[in-house]
Amino acid sequence: MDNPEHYEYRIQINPYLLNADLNIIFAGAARPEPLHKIGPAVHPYILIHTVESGCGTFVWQGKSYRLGQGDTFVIFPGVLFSYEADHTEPWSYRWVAIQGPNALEMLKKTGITTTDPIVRGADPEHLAGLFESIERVLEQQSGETVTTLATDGWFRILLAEFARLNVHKLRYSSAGALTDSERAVEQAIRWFQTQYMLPVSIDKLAASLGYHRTHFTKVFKQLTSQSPKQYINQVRLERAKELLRTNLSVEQVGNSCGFTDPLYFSKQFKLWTGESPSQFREGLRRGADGNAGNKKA
DNA sequence: GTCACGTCTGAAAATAAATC
DNA sequence: GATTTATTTTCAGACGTGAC
Repeated sequence: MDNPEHYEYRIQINPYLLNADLNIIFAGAARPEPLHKIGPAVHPYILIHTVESGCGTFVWQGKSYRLGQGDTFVIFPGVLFSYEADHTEPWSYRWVAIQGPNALEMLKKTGITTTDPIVRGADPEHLAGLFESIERVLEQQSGETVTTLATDGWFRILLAEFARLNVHKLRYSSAGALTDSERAVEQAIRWFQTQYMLPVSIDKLAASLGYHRTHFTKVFKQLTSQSPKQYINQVRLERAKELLRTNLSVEQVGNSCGFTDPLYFSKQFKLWTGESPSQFREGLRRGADGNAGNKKA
């Protein structure tokens, strides 16, 4: 597709627009002539540009941004903008337009907002590859499902790259960010949920996360309403209930859940469930037999 | 973050019940 | 009777919690 005042210009339109949370409307690339200007104007969609080479100026909410290779600027719907190619070294850029109820929120998560619509310092070749992948999918027109899934996938990788470049902003700007000690508790919970079969010392775990045992226990209980020991016991016993449905012996189930002593396992199981492991298993069998009997009847 | 103290955990030994 | 599995009791050390 030709476009005046451009050395090169191409655009791929998405023929399968859905009412999805996020829609890719079109994607393309251009190499305008020196001093080529768009705007002042507004768009009804979100338009993301990444500069592949050269430089230019983006004017947004009264502020002027000088942008070069690897920089990205984002135009939000309904907000006045303009941008202009440099007079000696005009830029070339790629773009993708999106819309949908989730689009703004997704951009915000990557650190792109109406007050900060710039991402700097990307590898231009890498980003160009992602834009090109979106273009190629749109060009192939392989049906609604393939096009939607593929463009969505490539676009999310693009967003991940923006988020990586904005990691310094995200680290300090998130209102709901976790404190260091809360993050330590989250790490401990993940450890409990995946390593429950291993012996655990709360003292060592707290030390490995950089906290004293008593302080760590306090924070853990504030967040989970359970002590670390109670929490891991709950994880272990829930896992034990699942394993008791198999043919493993009570001792094997206990070992698989982090109880090195089958006798202690039995005691704990009864404390939490009101039944010994064998009684619990017997209850499961009776239930299964009852169901089988009902099916026969 | 530390201390003191009461509580809980888990290993060991003894015992009981079930199965062959 | 031998073996396997589950339960109970005991106690040292680890843990949880309130006060500081």
